[in-house]
Amino acid sequence: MIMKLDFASSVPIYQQVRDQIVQAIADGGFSDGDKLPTIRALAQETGINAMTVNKAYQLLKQEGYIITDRRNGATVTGKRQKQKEVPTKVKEELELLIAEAKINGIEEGEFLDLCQKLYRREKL
Amino acid sequence: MIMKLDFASSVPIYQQVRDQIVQAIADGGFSDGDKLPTIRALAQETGINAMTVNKAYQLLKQEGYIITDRRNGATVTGKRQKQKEVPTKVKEELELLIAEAKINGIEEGEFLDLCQKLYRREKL
DNA sequence: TGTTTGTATTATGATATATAATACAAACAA
DNA sequence: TTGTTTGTATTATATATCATAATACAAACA
Repeated sequence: MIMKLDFASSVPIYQQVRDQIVQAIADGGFSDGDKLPTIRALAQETGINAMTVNKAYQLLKQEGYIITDRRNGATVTGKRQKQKEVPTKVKEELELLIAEAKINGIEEGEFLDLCQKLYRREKL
Repeated sequence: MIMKLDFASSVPIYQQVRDQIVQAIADGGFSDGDKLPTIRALAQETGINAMTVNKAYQLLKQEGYIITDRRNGATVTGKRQKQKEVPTKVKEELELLIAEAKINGIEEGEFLDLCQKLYRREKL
C-alpha cells in the first residue's frame, strides 16, 4: 500500500495514516470486505512504529470505517448507509475552509468548480 | 467579541481562537483596518491565558491576516489580492473532507449544494 | 509620570506523540 | 500437539505540544 508520510508535518503520523486510508476507501482503492495490511506489515513497510499504525487503526475502527478481528486482521466496512444529516464535523470544517477561501479572494464559482472537480477526481 | 471555546475538544484553544477570528473576517465581522480586541482583553473576556491568545495572534500575523503594532494593537488587513493558485492546504483539506462525505453517502449534488449554501451563508 | 500595547522570558504541569520491547489470547496450519 | 500470525495490552522512555502563571521590557501616548 502506497503511503506518503510527511514527518516534518505538524499533523501526527497516525492521523496521516488514517487520512490516507479514508481517502483510499473513498477512491475505491479499498472496497467492502477488503483487508487492510496487517499492522506489523504496514509498520515495516512505512518504517514507523507498529503502535503508531495501531493507533490509526483504532481510530478507523472507532469511526466505523473498518472492523478488526484478532485473527482475521482489519477489514474495510465500505460505504455506509446515507446519513440523514451531513456530519457536523464535515460542516464545521467546510465552513472554515470556505472562510479561508473567501479571504484569499476565491469567488463562489471558482470554489464550487474546485469542489466539483475534486469530487469527480478530475484534473485541476 | 463572541468566542465559543470548546475545552473538551482536541483542537487546541489557540487554534479555535484563530479559526473564529478568520471566520469573523470572512463574514465581514471585521473589515480592513478594524482592530481586534487587545490580547489581555480577549484573555480576560474568554477566561483563557493571555499567552494562549498571543499564540493565536502570532499565528494570524504569520498567516498575514493581521498586523500588530506594539502601541496600536492588532489590526485586520482584510481580504487579500486574489492568488493565482488555490492554496495547497485548502485543496488537500478539501480532498479529505470530500472523501469522508463520499463514504457517508453524500452525493455530488448534495455536497455542492451544501458548499454553495455555506458560501452564501444561507440557512441549511 | 503613568498606563497600555505587543512581546519576551522563565517556570511548571499536563497531555500528546512516537518509539521500543514484550507479552497475551484467539485462530488457524502444519 | 506445536508453531505462527493476528490484533491488542502493557510498560517504559523521550520528546514535543499545550496551557497556565508571574514577571518584565520597550514603545507610544495622555
